[in-house]
Amino acid sequence: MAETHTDGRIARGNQTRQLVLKRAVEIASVEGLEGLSLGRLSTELKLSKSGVFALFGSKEDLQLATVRAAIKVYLEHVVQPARDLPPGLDRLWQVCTGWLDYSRRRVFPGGCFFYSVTAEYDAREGKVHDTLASARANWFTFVEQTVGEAQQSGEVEKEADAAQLTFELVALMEMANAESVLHNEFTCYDKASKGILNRLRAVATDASMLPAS
Amino acid sequence: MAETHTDGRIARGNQTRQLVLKRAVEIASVEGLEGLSLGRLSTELKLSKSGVFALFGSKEDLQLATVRAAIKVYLEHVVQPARDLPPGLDRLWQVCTGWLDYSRRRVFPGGCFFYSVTAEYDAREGKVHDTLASARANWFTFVEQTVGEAQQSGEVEKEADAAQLTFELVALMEMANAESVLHNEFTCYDKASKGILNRLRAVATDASMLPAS
DNA sequence: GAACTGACAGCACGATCGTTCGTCCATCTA
DNA sequence: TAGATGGACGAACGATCGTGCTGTCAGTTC
Repeated sequence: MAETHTDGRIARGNQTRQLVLKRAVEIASVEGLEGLSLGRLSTELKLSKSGVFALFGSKEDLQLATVRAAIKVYLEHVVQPARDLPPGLDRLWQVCTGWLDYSRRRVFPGGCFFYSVTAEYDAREGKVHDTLASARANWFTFVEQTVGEAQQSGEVEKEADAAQLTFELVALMEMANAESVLHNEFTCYDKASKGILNRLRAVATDASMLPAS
Repeated sequence: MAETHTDGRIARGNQTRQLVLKRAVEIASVEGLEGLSLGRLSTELKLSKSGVFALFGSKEDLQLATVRAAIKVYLEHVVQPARDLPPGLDRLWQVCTGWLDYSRRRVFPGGCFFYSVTAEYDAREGKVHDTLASARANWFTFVEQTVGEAQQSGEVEKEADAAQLTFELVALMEMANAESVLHNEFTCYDKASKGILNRLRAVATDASMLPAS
């Protein structure tokens, strides 16, 4: 199992795999995972269709790999910045603003990758649906955990309903993403953060910890 | 322009058109407007592919007709029940609960048609995107108007920010739809209506007009 | 240096896509 | 009754889809 010397061939394979996934993730955030096609990917990247195919084994595996690649980006841009802060209200606020930034800055050209792609597969069956469903469940768990930490730290009231709060916060974030991408407009992010602030102020033990306005 | 006698041929055409659209709307709510295919539709309905094609003129026109058909259903199931009530807080509450019911009862098998399909086309260009964008704008306008009426009737505080409230209410509704369809679970509708009630109570001049809890 | 392995290319497959065309038939108009 | 009209059909088109199979070439292991 221990890799003494790196295999140049496998390294090269991983490199092109990454290249393909980078483009795949961009396409999927705009056109969906069904919009991915081996032919299109290979043409754009000047690779052979069969080569790209062999890299993943099947179309479904390409889709699953694309989702995993998007998860990595998501963790890096949304989750990690929050983890860099100590547990508490600050971290919770960072989760929300971090997400809004991630959407607003179009880390994926079609807005939040998971908003697009989960809506595409929500009513279907199969591995892709299941992967997306559990990814979303993990995200919810993370947010709810962050709320729980803030309660334990005493910065959020212990009586607050963490699951309910999580539901409402995520609802506001996703709404901002949806409106912004659809209408190519950005004031909705202000609406979202205003709504989020109101919700947080309602449950914070010391509202002055939160930004004014 | 006045149609003295109905043309049996055209009537028959409209009938099959309606038949096709009924199925098209179901498919699209689950698999998206791209998931529609003339071959599939014609096979399932035991019609010829060219016949279905001729009925609409092009794939894009079929998609647009499908959207229009879904709008009709939406108006019937969501907007009209609210219009049956006099303007005011009751009507606003009916808009919210009516929408949640429409989603929960799966009027479209894939949950809210527009949630699925708008997410599919939000980052694209073309007539389909534009039609969906203006349909959504109309829906927002309707909700915001309903809020405005409730303010004029004095049942909602005049100081309340109607646009902001609309944004938050719709966010909660759509979140319930997304979670329910993805996880095949229905407690999220309770979370949504709880959140909506909280928001409405905050701006109602007489909170006792709203249902308890 | 021989044998092997993995990344890729080239080519062909069956299926399905949207679209076009020519035809048949029921219905309306003159 | 003759002619025009419009729905529906069957066959075929070029394009693209996902997926195989075969071969080439570079890097690894003996």
